[in-house]
Amino acid sequence: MKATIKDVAREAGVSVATASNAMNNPEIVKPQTREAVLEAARRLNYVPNANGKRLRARESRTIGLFVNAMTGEFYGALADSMNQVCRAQGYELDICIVADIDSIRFRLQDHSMDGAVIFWDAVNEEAAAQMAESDCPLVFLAVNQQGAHSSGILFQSREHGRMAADYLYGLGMRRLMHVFGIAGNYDSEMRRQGFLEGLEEHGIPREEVRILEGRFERGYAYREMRKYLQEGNPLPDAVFAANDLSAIGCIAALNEQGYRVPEDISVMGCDDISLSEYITPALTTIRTQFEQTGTQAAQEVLRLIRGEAGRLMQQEGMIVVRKSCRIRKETAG
Amino acid sequence: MKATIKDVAREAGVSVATASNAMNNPEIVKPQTREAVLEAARRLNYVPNANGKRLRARESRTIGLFVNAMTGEFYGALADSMNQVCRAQGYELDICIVADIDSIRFRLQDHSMDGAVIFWDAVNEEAAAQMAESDCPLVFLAVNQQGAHSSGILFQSREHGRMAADYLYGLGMRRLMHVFGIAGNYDSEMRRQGFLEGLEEHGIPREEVRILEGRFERGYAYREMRKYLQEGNPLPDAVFAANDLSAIGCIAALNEQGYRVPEDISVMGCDDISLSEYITPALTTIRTQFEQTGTQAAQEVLRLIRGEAGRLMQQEGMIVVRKSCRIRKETAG
DNA sequence: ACAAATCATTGAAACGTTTCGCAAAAAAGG
DNA sequence: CCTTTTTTGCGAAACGTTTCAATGATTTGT
Repeated sequence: MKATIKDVAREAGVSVATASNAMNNPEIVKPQTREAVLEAARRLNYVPNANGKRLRARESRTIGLFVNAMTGEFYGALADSMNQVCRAQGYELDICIVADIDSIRFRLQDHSMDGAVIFWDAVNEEAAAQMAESDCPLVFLAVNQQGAHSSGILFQSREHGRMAADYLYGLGMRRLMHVFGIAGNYDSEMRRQGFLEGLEEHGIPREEVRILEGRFERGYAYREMRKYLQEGNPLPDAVFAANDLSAIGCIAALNEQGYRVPEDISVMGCDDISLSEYITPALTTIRTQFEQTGTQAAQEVLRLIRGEAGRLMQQEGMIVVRKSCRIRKETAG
Repeated sequence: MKATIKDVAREAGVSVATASNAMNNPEIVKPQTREAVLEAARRLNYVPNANGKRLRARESRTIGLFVNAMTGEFYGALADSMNQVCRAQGYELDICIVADIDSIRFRLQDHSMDGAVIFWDAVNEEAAAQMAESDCPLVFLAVNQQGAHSSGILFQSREHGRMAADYLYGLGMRRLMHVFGIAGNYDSEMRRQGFLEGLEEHGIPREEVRILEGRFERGYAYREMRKYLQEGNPLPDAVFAANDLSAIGCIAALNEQGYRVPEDISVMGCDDISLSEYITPALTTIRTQFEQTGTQAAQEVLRLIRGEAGRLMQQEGMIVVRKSCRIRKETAG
């Protein structure tokens, strides 16, 4: 039915070995025969069987990306940017949406990929270290891991928290609130910690910073903020939310209770999802540069495949100033 | 280094054939020996080589998804929902972001997938028909194609346009505007056509419907609408935009020129991206039900793999009523 | 013109599986 | 206790490649 390399060889009147060489090691076969082989392949519509090829060659020229899901802006950007790098280097990108950690372990060992990038919620330092023992080159996103064949790329979440603290303090904010993400989540914890540390350096003790739960969700943050306001608690000068979605939830609650952003209170997010640009007021936030992360991760895994040693890397962020934060005259220096 | 089935067989004191059977055809091997094999496999951390397996078994239990890119809400939802169905049926989902149509053709023939869903801009009916000649089961999204091993799933874009026309007419709108998408794009053309047809059935001739270019982009629609208003053209009763993004652009331009939505003018979108719920006013739009499409597509490709015949399917839409359209008293029946 | 060196091609083995047909062993029937 | 049937396990072939070592053909050097 479907043409194999044998058929091509027969059609071109050469041995299988020569046919293979004509296609994969063009330089060692006489131009004339090579052309004959290629022509035969074309005529027969030959497409090499990927499984035979990978089995024998002991490499798949595929790199994997393991994620929990693809819904959400980050994932698409990550995948697209990784794909671009991989393609340019002659690799396929194989995106695996995976529900349990064991299937990651399994797939890493079944020889279907030469290396992988792992961005998976429940992969912590311990799990990562264990996975890294396989000889498959691995890049972990948001995990502190570094080994012979494994690298980690950390989002500077603590640093992001600090940036927010500095920025808001610089605008004259003194009574701060933080909308927390998810307990145990690395980025969550780091953002909070960095924010509190940054404020402490400006002389604001962490006990004075009000913490609300947000769970990274718009709705949850909205409800928590509404409850907070309805209970008659004091309005802070500014809010730093653990992500844009919860910042947007806060703004909705604030507006609903008659407060204006940024006139009465400033709100700052984190992530810079595309939505943030379009809401009113446009959200001031910290951009985590998704595409750049993908590019970096792909390049890193290719580097590991080349045999270079693993390392720990950082992914920088930057403040994107829009309309949701405004200087506070009374206190600003 | 890495354990193969031979090692497992030796460790368990059985032949390779038995080892294989113990794992894949448990019923034909004595419980006692089966347990021994499984135990040996566990001890050696055995993971079957996917390439050997697929080569011999002549199936990969993998289904492919070919797309132009993963950025954009639709793709994530599509991938996640497909993944869920595939997983439940014991298949892997292999997402391929692909830059040229020939690599689709290639991948379809290299035996790395048992079937595929194709949602790729430049795959038109002609290209689809050609691809369908391969014996790989194929489901095309937004392409009119049906064959022995191939199905098409059409978005009811014309129907969506009609729904918008009916809805807006029912609210009392008589002077309508349509913000067009991209010329040549199937959904674009169909939405416009359906919208105009629908209005005609209500006695509004298509010449009276003002058409603006929107290119599916927020910024482009914004500029076109601004220009339109600044030139002193009459304000329509309602706008139906080809997608939510351009609807949002229109609203921004309208607000900027001092018009209120929906008090002065109604605006309706199409797609129901998540953003639409959060802007003010929350956008009335037509939901195209991304997840459902993915589920349907995955089920269909599995159906084709089972050997059933291809067919043509429709993907329904529904109006999501929010705040951006309001009844118009003067004319409403 | 002959040996040496280079070039082009090839047969066969190997990659890790599954599966077919057969043999051995066990169970059942008389 | 012998035959028949059923159960269990095995050897070997096959899937489609790549690649190694070897062979034969051609060119080079003297």
